[in-house]
Amino acid sequence: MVVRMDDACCGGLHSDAVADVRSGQLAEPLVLTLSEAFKALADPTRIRMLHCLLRRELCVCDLAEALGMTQSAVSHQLRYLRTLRIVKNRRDGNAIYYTCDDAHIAGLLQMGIDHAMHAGANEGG
Amino acid sequence: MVVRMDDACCGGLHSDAVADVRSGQLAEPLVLTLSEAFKALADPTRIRMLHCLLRRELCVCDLAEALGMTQSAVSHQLRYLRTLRIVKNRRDGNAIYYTCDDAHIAGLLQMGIDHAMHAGANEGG
DNA sequence: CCCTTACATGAGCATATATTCATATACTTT
DNA sequence: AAAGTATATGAATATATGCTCATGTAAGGG
Repeated sequence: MVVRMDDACCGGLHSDAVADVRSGQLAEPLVLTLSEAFKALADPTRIRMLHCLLRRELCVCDLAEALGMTQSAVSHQLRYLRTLRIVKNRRDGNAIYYTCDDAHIAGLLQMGIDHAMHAGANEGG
Repeated sequence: MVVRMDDACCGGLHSDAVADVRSGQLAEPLVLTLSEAFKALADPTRIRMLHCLLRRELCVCDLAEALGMTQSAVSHQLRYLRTLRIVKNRRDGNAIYYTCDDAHIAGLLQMGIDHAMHAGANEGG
């Protein structure tokens, strides 16, 4: 394999460091999958929605009311989460109930919450 | 406190569900902190950068070369991560070395990687 | 002091994102 | 079938984001 060091800065001094880091790189598809997952959690609205839907099943309008959002906004975000298979829905009459039983997302969110709660305390500066 | 149910849909049938979910809501500042943290991981470039900087210390140009990016793009993202105190830097001559020793970010990223590796296997649907 | 190297940063641009508004669809009731 | 309720969705809009290009700043060498 060819490792280009044409435009190497540092006079190419650290080519070993670059090679080392390069060998440990994450595969591109993995990186994309990862960023996609984190992106789902990278918005206040979606965090609130998921936190609710992890707690219990809710129909769209109840979710909208609980969050003080319009039905349309909630529905658009639900479509987003549905596309990523993060939430599921079931129909009952003309209401549609959503849930989130995605263990991965739940784990990441919970870990984030735990971290955020502790943060600020050990911000040594 | 007043719980509005003016524009309650479902004829206000699920007001208990709404109240329940409302009582368990995350505090706004926490939600914002959370989304900020996840946002840092919600971009392929930053994931790659952080993965490198968790592995070892790198100067800007080496990071740029390892990732096949311009120095400017890397520098902009480093500023972003620096502002969030996710990465640290130290100067040595006219090179500036960056590292990421943020345990929270490292934890989230690792958890995401683990999950992403297993995913696809149990995609029953 | 001038030049080079390494990094930072502001402006501009193209794209992505989150919401709103209007409207379409699916189901229920009469 | 017609009307009502709950949800979905397309278009439009405002803002955010990530990159490039040009330039500014800090440290080192002659």
